[in-house]
Amino acid sequence: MPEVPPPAPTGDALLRVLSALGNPHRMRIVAALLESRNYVSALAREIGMSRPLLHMHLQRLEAAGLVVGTLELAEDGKAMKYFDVTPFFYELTPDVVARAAATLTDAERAQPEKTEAEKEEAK
Amino acid sequence: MPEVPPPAPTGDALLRVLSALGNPHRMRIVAALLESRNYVSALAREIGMSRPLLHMHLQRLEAAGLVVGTLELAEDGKAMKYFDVTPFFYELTPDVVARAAATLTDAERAQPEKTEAEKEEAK
DNA sequence: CGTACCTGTCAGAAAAGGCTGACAGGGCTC
DNA sequence: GAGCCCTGTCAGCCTTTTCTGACAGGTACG
Repeated sequence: MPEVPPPAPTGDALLRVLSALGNPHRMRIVAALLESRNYVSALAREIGMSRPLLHMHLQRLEAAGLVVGTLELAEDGKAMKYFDVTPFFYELTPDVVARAAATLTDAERAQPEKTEAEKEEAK
Repeated sequence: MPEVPPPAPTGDALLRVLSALGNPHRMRIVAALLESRNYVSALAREIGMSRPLLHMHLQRLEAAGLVVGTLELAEDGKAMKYFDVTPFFYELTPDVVARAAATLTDAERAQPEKTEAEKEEAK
């Protein structure tokens, strides 16, 4: 069997990824999380961003499947949400874009496509 | 010598590419142009979009270096701007994103970085 | 000269994204 | 209980992006 079948993301999925990554703050967040996983409050302090704002950005990244957050209990009982970068891989070429564009849901809102997180949860 | 050295786009360049492609209309425009090069007015009719709007989207795509427009004179003397998709190729992985994030210009506007088109023009 | 097609640009409306401050809940330690 | 740290959410503001309608210029044809 082939090791790596050519990835062909759906239009909506690719759109989520590109618009999520097409933002300087979110690029930096991915960079910071790649260096070391972290929880929301600490990360907010590290990169000098308000916590609600960071929360929003993380939501967007998670909806695109680029990071995953897991709620972990520390020894002292505090509930902390740690985020990790997923080992994502997308090839960006005219062909991939065209292929994806062909499968674009007309209006994102028309078919509230499940996010990666929701797909997991539904198992 | 290696055939393909690992591409490492600057933060600003990658940001332009991702935010340009992170839009359903622009994905469709790339798809349409890949199938057949076209000029602005005809393309606008083809994909059912107002001409000024399409003009704006094409500008964004060209600034990201994903398409190129060339002004060509038809036999009847009409000046028509034909657009072609460039054979772009970007790998999207956590590492590439992190590498790019490290070279992000703090504020895009602070250093009015030259667009791909302007670099060409400056030769 | 009027019409038809091409190009570009501009002001202003509409929609989407980004951002803040405040609130609410939880568990721990002193 | 008060204080501290963690989590999340909300209304509202501000900025950016998206989009329209109207205007400008150009060449060619009848």
